[in-house]
Amino acid sequence: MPERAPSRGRPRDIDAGRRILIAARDLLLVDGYAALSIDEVADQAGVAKTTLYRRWPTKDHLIVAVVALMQDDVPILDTGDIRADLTDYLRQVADGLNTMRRAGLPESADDRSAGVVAEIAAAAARHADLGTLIRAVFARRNAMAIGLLASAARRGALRTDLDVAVLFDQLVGPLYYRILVTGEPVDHPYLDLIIDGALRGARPSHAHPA
Amino acid sequence: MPERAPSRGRPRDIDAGRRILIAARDLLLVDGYAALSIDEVADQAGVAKTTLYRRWPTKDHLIVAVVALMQDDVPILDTGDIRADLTDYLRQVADGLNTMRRAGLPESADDRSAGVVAEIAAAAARHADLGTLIRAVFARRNAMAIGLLASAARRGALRTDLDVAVLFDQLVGPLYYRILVTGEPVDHPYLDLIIDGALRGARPSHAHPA
Amino acid sequence: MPERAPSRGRPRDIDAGRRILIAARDLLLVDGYAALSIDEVADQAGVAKTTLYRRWPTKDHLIVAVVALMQDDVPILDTGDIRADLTDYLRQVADGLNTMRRAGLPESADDRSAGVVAEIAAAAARHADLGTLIRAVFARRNAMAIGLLASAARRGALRTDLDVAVLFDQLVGPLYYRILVTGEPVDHPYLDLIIDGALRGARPSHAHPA
Amino acid sequence: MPERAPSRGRPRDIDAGRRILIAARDLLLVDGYAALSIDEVADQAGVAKTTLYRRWPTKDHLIVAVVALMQDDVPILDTGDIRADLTDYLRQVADGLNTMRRAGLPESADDRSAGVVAEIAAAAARHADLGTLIRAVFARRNAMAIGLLASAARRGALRTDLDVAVLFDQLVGPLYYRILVTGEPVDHPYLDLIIDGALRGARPSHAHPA
DNA sequence: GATTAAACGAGACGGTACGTCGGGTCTTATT
DNA sequence: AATAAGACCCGACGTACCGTCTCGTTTAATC
Repeated sequence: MPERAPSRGRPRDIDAGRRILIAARDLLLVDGYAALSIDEVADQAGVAKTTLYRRWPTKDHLIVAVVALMQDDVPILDTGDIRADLTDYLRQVADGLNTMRRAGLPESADDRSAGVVAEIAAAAARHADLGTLIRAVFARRNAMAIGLLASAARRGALRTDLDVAVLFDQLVGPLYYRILVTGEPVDHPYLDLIIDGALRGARPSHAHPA
Repeated sequence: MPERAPSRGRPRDIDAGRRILIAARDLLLVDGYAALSIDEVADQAGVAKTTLYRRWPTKDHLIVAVVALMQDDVPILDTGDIRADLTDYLRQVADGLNTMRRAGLPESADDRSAGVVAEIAAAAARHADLGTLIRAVFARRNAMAIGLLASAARRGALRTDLDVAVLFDQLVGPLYYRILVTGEPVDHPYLDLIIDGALRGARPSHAHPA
Repeated sequence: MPERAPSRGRPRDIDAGRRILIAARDLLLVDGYAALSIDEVADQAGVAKTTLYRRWPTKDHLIVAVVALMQDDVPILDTGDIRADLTDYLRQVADGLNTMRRAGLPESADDRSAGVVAEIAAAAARHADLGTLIRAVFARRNAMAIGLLASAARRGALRTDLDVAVLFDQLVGPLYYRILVTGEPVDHPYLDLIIDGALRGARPSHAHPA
Repeated sequence: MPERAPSRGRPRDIDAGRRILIAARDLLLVDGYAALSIDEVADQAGVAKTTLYRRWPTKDHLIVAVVALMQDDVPILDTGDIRADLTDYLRQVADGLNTMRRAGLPESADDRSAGVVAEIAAAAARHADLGTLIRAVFARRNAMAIGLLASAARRGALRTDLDVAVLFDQLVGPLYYRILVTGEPVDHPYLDLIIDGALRGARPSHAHPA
């Protein structure tokens, strides 16, 4: 186990990091990516810029941290009803994406911009470490969803002739594709279609062998 | 229709635009997005910044133009063998994405960055007009691919109980998802898996009713 | 003669430089060296920071330019009365120094600080080019004063057994010494003492041979 | 008188102050003023910044302390030969100044920067207490030199019609002037000229009345 | 051929934000 | 109570790049 290094010097202000993240998230969601400046975040958080930079060496790092924070606490249930569980999961994913997509925009309902989502992707693309980091975040969350599929496959609720990882990509991929590329809406009806498409050929979800 | 104003004054240098695009593309592919500054592009193209801005009002516009240029001439064939045609199409898409993903990087084969792809998405997200523009480019190309699916469906080579647009999303979405989000490789084996997944349940592609 | 290079590109705004210098001088004399920030100067001058930095690459460079500006237009007269002329000259020098010494200070009459004078010296010490520059400014002005002494020497109004350059140092050196080192006042009585000391042994200034 | 509080707690590390001064001096003389940051000094001295600030409240205070340290032990002799004594004294002053002027510079013999000397003056100008302090140091040393002149005057080795304080300024002032302002060298020949200038009109130093 | 209108090269300009540096203060645990 | 360590606040610095502007110069089309 890792030996906890003896605390030397003044310890970091645990609250400062929290306040920074909150300020950044608020600015991001309210005013959008462009409006988010480091100085402003530091101001809002009541923190010196140096304190911020000590934790996140770059604006991109900060942004990604904010997003990672927003990915937490997404509970995934395995009720045995694979279709219901998937619907639930995809709705959570879509909600998160839609929230970020619309960050900083008024009420213009017809907007098709990828908004903050694209900026995050770009940020991760610019820094290798951020890529690894955010992929880890996603991997952790995805692992649970993939587990869902795997368990469904085990009980025969899915066709067994396919890789659950690929199946997962085909469930989630279209959402990102629409958000980031085509700009088409990602709403509940669309999610149902996606699930239909992915599960087709599967036996009925509630199939309990007699 | 817009009356073409009678040509007065010095005509635009037809070659300038071309040289700008080339310079931009080279910088983008060789040195990566970060190295591409407007001043640098103008320099490389041997052109004044004014000349550049007269054609593209924004750096983002220029970038998107470069990418649109790279999307040209993707022939799509309908041989009747839907699996083969899809494979062909997806490989072209994947090749384009992989090229952009690796722009500006040496030979570090293990790179998982989304590279330029993400920057394009971000650029499109920042300007509504660019979004529309690039979506039009994609739509045009996609229309052909969707036509492929539709004709296959008509001849019964696909299950008819699903929307070909959704099916298309499930074919292409995963590619973008991997490129932009998970960073996983998008290679030929993966494409085969995707196609398998999407076509499963379909009758054999060459199914000729006895 | 130097061929005037053909003007290419937008010419520099002659007024901008002037406004910057004025703003800098005002800030310097009113608020003192510490209060003078580049951002503030640019603001006051109604100019972008880049415009300022295009002219003076460093805060130190700007400050020195300000001082050089203040050294202009110091008329030196040669009336034939060497004592009177010297008095006049030294008073001008002393006035300039005393003004800079007191820059940014209220009315605390007992102040002995070298104030801005020392900061200038330090700035010149930090950058070789500034040293050369400011020495050139001083040399130009000093040349006139030394000319004064030389002409007096020629007409026999001074002892001829000494180097006028050294004599000059002994006139001016004490002023700087007091300002920069001992902090003692440099007022009119002191100037008279200095001149007395330097001219002692000389024949009466108005000595016109019969 | 201030009651010395009974010693409680850990006593001050007597060596720390010494190590700090040495580190500061070394940095100053070797790398120049710019390279001297408080953090660096503390590092080099193997001391925490708190320890340093407990002794000197400001970087400027530390610098001045370093210089004061270097001014120690300048013996002044009164041999009765005023010219010889003055020469000796001025050489010591000049040596000190030249050492500081060249601090942090390689072997570029043609350098005319005032170097650290100007920084000291600036430091003293920024803090009233430092001004007083350093003036006291100088005053103590100068008093001896002025005593030299006074005793020479008493024995009639100097003209009596002038203030020895002013005479002193005219001896020392030029050195500082050259160092801080004109950048000209302050070498032995120059010192001789200065002394000649100041003593001219005086009777020969060894003049023993017949 | 003179005029004219727009494109062009060059580079200054306004503006905004970034990330860095250094000074000096504070908070822990340790001595 | 001093120390080591290092986090913290603050303020300014100099840089980078964007997109605009202002010159003087060139290039056709028009008069």
